[in-house]
Amino acid sequence: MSSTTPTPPPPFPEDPAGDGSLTERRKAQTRLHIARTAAGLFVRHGLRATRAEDIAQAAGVAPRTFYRYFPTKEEAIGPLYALGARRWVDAVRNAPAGTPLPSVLEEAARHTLTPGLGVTEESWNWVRTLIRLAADNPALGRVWAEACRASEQNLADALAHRLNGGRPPHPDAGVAARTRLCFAAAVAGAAVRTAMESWASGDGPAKGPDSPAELAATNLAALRDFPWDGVVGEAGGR
Amino acid sequence: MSSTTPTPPPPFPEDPAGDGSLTERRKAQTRLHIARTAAGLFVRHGLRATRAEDIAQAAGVAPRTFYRYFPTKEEAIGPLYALGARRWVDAVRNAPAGTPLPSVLEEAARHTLTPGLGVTEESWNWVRTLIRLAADNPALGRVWAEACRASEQNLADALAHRLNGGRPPHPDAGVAARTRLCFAAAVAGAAVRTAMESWASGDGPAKGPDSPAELAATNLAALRDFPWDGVVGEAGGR
DNA sequence: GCCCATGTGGCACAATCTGCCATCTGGCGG
DNA sequence: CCGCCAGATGGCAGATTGTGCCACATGGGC
Repeated sequence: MSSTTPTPPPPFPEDPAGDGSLTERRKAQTRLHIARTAAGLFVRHGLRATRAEDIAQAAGVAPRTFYRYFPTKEEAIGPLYALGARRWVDAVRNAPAGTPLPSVLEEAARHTLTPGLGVTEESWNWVRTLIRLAADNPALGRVWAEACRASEQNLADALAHRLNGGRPPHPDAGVAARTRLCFAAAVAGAAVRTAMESWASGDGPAKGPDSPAELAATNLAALRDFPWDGVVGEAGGR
Repeated sequence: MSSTTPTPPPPFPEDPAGDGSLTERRKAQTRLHIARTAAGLFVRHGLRATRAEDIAQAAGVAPRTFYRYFPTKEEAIGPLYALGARRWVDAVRNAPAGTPLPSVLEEAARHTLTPGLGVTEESWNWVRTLIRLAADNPALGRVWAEACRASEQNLADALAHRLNGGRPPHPDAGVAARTRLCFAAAVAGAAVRTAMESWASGDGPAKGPDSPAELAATNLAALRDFPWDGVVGEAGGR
């Protein structure tokens, strides 16, 4: 558990001290520790030049253990991609009931994407670096895509939770209703995702009119007439 | 070039006889041939039990050649995922100018997703099988996600082409405008993607009210108030 | 304190990729 | 038609990746 390489500050210094037993938390910590280590190595030496064994050694675990946490070395940075998405979805899920959904989505996005609120301003440099890494490297791009996809699923659950009134999505609510729900989640997720990607591909600051938060808000504003409630209205199938 | 395994009809019998030189077309054919072979093996024996060498042998090429076409064995079915998406985007791009965008998107979706129009009805069984494969297997899921992502990019180009009047997207049109364009493409892409995924996850037929075409149309209908033109209206940046 | 469930390390080995060079083929100018 | 070249393919060696298996350590419950 020794970070022997202080040169680049580990991305996402926040420790989302997980829930669950002591052992569970240790595992989550190790997982995140490996992820940060891998990210640092990928950024400094490139993906190609970084072997799985290097990551394991730098993180202070055995190669065999590394492969117990991640199926491939590329996957190692997955948890970092998932962190931000998780924060946003949690903000959506925990927003006060009764608030109209568009407001919930926008406020959650602002809360999650504004530097200083939970994520250090400096960390945003790391966020940009990591997203660019995904944009430049096909293998890492797939990891990013997968993370976005997973968070869409989480968001779908959260939306169902809100719109349905606390119940997880009906197991058999009809194909049409499920489609509608997934589509709503995909649309909302795309608003934030494209905002992040666009911001990361440029050189603009994390604050100001071209910040991720503003871009996401603009995207969400374009959805002001989206029939979110249709998800529930159609529930029950055709 | 011998299909020695007639048991499962190769998915996507359509040959999108590519453009380009003779050599280019041969390569594209080989690529698709390997992809179909790989899909057949994955379906019959599972991903795990299928080695890259097996795919190469079944496709009639050397293992070394296989790896010249695909970086990993999972990627081998990527072209099949890309085929359908390409058809849809092409339909959008080639729709008659002047037609309102929502109509273009819906008609393109219906044209692409309705069995019998270009894709054999039986082929839809393969489509479902392949998408389920992606849903069940993380590694293949990433390939699917990547394919969707790539087609979003193509769709963004097509949209820019339509909305902008034949010009590829401005290289420096401002972050906000680029975000808006990518977001529009992501939203439209999500409509079709979630329709496909929902249909594939169920047991319903490829025709009827729960068909991919109808589901996609319903999704697109939910976007009837989406400000597609904002993409152009905002062009020029902040 | 004992014990079991579980995380971890180490080893061996199958499988995945990649660099390099030889060979073959299709397209082109002479 | 012939020779030539660019590029595709095949074969081989070897680094790297990924996994099964077993032994050890830890830590939570009795």
